[in-house]
Amino acid sequence: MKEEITRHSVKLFQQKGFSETSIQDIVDSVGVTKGSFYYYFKSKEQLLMEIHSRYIDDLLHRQKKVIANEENNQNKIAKIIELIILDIKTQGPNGRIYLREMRNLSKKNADIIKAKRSKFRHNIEQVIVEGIESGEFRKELQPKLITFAVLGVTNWSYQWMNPSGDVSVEELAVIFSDFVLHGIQAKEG
Amino acid sequence: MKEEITRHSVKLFQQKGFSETSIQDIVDSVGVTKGSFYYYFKSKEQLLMEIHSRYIDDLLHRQKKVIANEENNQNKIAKIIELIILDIKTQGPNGRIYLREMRNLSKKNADIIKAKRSKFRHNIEQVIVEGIESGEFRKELQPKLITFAVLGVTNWSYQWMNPSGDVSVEELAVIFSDFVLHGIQAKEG
Amino acid sequence: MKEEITRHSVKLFQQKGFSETSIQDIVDSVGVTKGSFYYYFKSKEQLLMEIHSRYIDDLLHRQKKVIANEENNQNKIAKIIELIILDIKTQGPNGRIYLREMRNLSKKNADIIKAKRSKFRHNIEQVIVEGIESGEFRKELQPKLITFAVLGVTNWSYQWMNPSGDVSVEELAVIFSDFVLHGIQAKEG
Amino acid sequence: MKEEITRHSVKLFQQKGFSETSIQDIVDSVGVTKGSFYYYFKSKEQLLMEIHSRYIDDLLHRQKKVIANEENNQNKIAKIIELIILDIKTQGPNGRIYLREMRNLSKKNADIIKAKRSKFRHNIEQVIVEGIESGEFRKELQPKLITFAVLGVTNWSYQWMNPSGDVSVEELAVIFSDFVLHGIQAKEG
DNA sequence: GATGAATGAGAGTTCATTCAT
DNA sequence: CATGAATGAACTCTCATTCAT
Repeated sequence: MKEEITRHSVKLFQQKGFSETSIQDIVDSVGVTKGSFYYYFKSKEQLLMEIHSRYIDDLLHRQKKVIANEENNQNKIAKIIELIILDIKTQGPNGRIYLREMRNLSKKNADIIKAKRSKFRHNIEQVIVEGIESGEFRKELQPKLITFAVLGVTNWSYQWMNPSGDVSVEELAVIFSDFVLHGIQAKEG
Repeated sequence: MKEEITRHSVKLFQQKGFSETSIQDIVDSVGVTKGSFYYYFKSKEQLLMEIHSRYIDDLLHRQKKVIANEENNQNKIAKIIELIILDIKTQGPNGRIYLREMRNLSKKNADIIKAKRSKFRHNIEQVIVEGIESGEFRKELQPKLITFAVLGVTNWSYQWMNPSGDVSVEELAVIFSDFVLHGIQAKEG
Repeated sequence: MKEEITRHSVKLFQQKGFSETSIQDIVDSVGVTKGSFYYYFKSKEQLLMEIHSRYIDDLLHRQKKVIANEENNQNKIAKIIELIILDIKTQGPNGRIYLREMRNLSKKNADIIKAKRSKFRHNIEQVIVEGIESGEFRKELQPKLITFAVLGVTNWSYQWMNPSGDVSVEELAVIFSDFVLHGIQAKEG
Repeated sequence: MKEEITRHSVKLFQQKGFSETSIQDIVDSVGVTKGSFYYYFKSKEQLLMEIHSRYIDDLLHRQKKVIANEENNQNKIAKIIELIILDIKTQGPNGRIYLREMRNLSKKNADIIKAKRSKFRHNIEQVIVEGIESGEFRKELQPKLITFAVLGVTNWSYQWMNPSGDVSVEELAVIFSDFVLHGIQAKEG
């Protein structure tokens, strides 16, 4: 039931926004009563926090695996981009909430999520640092800013990308990896 | 007075979000009463619509000038990126509202804004198309998707960029132009 | 278990008030679940009724003994005052609920308790009547009103008296008996 | 209107209790809507606080005058008792709320009211101290405890006294003054 | 005996909006 | 132009109570 409520909430938050979705909307959608909602969740914010936590925890976990498994830094970057882009199809609504609705977390909860987001960002930054050291990427790059550029490319996709449109997530991942790698690779030969 | 109300609203919407900001918050901030607000604005949504309209109209106007004045497509791209990034300093709050708060427009108004946003996007796409034709940019690029990538890089900056931090908007514009152009330029020689 | 629930309830009702204490508060305090509560009590009101009933039944029982055992009416008054005041130490919370939370009984139950309270009051009144007849107390006293005065002195003590403060309940009982008896005794010879 | 709301609230709080009276009850009684209530009061607690404040401020003010105007301490005591008892007729509901509903004030507000209540009590205590010194009252009395006894007599009257019953407030004031003064006066001659 | 999930009514509060003055 | 009183709908959340297991 908790799962059920969460599922419907994610869908509604994504469509209408967190503040614009009422508890009534949620329970009507699930087909239960308000009392039930508050049996499972202490507050509306707690529900939002759970959505955020799950999402970023899962992302961090998979990012870790990718970084551990890929051999060179170019591939690591490509795989991280792929990770985020392929998720649009399976995790789209979750991702959109994750990217838009942090304002509605309490300071305490927001801090927890922010720390994890930073971790995710620093992991990418680290790959770029190592890619520069290994000669894969251009020496003059500023890893921190490039990381923000990469995240801009991937995260913004959650705003416009339609996985059932004429470009598939798989194709998009390749195209964006290509764009990013051209942007940062050192000249060959 | 209308200007005054708009100014305070922009600041508040950016800090707390549109739904989370009450008319009371706005009029308290300005130092007038609710009656006054409704003398100048038909509704809260109309205020939001005006903020959106102004912002995108101004952006389109300046984009047009840039495209007209720059000679080659590389410079056009660089100048458009600069346009968006430099704005973070002067138009940050407006920009953030523009990027986040479209959900709260009525369908009718949202459609108007969406059309203008598309125009802005198509103008960039057109530059890329022409850059490919002129040989400046790589033949295999998909202009539409590259446009989304570029907008991702610039728009996402409104989320994290602090114009009074250790990287200035001017530096960031150069760094991001460089990144994007490396990503799309045809191999020389 | 029923005893256990009642004990914890009395403590909570006294601290926060009947309406302000939820069934959840009670069962959390006891360490059981709501289902259990409703196994032992038909309703929250029934619990309150039992607390009231026990308290006044016990009081009436002990008042009866005191009146039967004491020889003169002065001693009867003194012993009744002692009875109520000493209880602050052992029955404080029960007493406070008894004095404050009658509003939350249904009419039917309230009537039952009111009848018993009246009985308690009339018993005191009767002692005063007999004391006047015997010449112990002043002729001009109005027994009914004096009874209310005595009850005011004793009952109000439940509001402010701290049995572990610098006056003990034993001392207070003596002081208040003295005050009351001076107030009603006939001038001696 | 604020006055109107307060008046109806006092009546309802007295009848049903603060927690048991809903904002809906209040506005239905006045004939306005909930919005109006919150136009005049920040919260339900603020309304309660205003009722408490007014009541104790008025009481303190009048107590001060009585103490200043009466010549001997016996009269001061008698007049203070009269003050409280006569109020049952005109201020009954206010008084009952004052005596019963302090639990529902926030700690901050409760502290303010408690301080004023203590002032009222200390003023009586002071009269007793001076009466002992002047020889009017018995030497062995403990002023603090006697004060509580006197307040018990008067305050408890708010619970049972019916000003339109067969004893008038004026008569009761005389009877209770007489009872109290007999209780504390030094033996004459 | 005891649990835990579920209910439904109602609580206090907020808020965009209206309108007579 | 501007105010301030008033509305009514909706909001988040609480709670006594029920009942299948």
